[in-house]
Amino acid sequence: MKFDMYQVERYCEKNGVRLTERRKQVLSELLQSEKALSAYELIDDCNKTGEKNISAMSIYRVLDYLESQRLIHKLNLTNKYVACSHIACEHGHVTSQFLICGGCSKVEEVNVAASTISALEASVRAAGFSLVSPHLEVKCLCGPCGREELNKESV
Amino acid sequence: MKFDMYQVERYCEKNGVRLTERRKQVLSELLQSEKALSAYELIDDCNKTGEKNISAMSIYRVLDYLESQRLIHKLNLTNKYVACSHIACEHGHVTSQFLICGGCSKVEEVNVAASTISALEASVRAAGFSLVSPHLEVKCLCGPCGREELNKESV
DNA sequence: AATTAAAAGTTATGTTATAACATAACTTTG
DNA sequence: CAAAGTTATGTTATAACATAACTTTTAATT
Repeated sequence: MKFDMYQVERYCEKNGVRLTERRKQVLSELLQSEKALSAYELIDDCNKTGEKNISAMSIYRVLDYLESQRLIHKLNLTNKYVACSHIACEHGHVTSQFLICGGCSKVEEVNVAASTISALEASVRAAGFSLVSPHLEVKCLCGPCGREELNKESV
Repeated sequence: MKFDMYQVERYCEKNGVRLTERRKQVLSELLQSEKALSAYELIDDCNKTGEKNISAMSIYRVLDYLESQRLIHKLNLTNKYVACSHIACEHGHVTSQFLICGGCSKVEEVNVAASTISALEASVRAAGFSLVSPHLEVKCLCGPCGREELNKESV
């Protein structure tokens, strides 16, 4: 787990993020998960641990809010959600590259070198576009899943 | 339009790509479109121009095939599809960066500098992952939509 | 013409996401 | 504290995106 809820709650207090019960519940599930979770996986998880069931609508609202506060990221490659790995870091949020394992959904969030970002930005400007939200996702295989793939092929 | 169907058909003949009527129909719609199209937009377009209606299932099958032959790309940011802008180019396919306008869905496909790609690859390896399919998508605003946005804010 | 494999048709269903409206809970202010 | 305002949540319905499973058609090969 990247951070525990205690750290996160302190961070939210300081930064005026209103963490209600529902929001805490969803964020906590994401923080505990090694892999990215879909909205409906989150529903199931919340309904297992919580007392009162949560609806799809509520999940999506909570996810929207958490994303607007930059506490989580939506991965468009897989339509899944992960807790930001930099919650409660002093430095601000930077452009991240998400390595998404196609096998097991494990996600690694790595920072991208400033020079790489500026190269990408330059190509955006050169095309007459302006950047809205820079975050990169690439489809990968993690170590274990990569080795499994090799075994399959060699059979 | 990037290429016309004549060029594409010659390319497919040479490369053993089986372009059936349905596949031609869908690819042709994508080639004619300035913007990315969703599967269901493609259904509507095909049903307007063609004689016989096409089902969602067929569209997805055709999209899968065209993607496997690297003739089109799926944009995960928006769940839409675009014709590859390099069909029929001599050089092989390279890593592309897709600039996706959040306003009007216009898409620009630009090549990424080799140095940028290797920087991104390096971070993948450093994390113990292996790359599966490198293609980058960034959410942008095109010129016109960007200016519109400015106007809104200044009101 | 018979065989067969690939493609397309068809129907049903699964998955992801949002709209629209009602209610609850908390906050301000008179 | 009551009334009004605001934010969050509950509830129901439906839109949008995608695939499974099975059947029929097409086209290529014997």
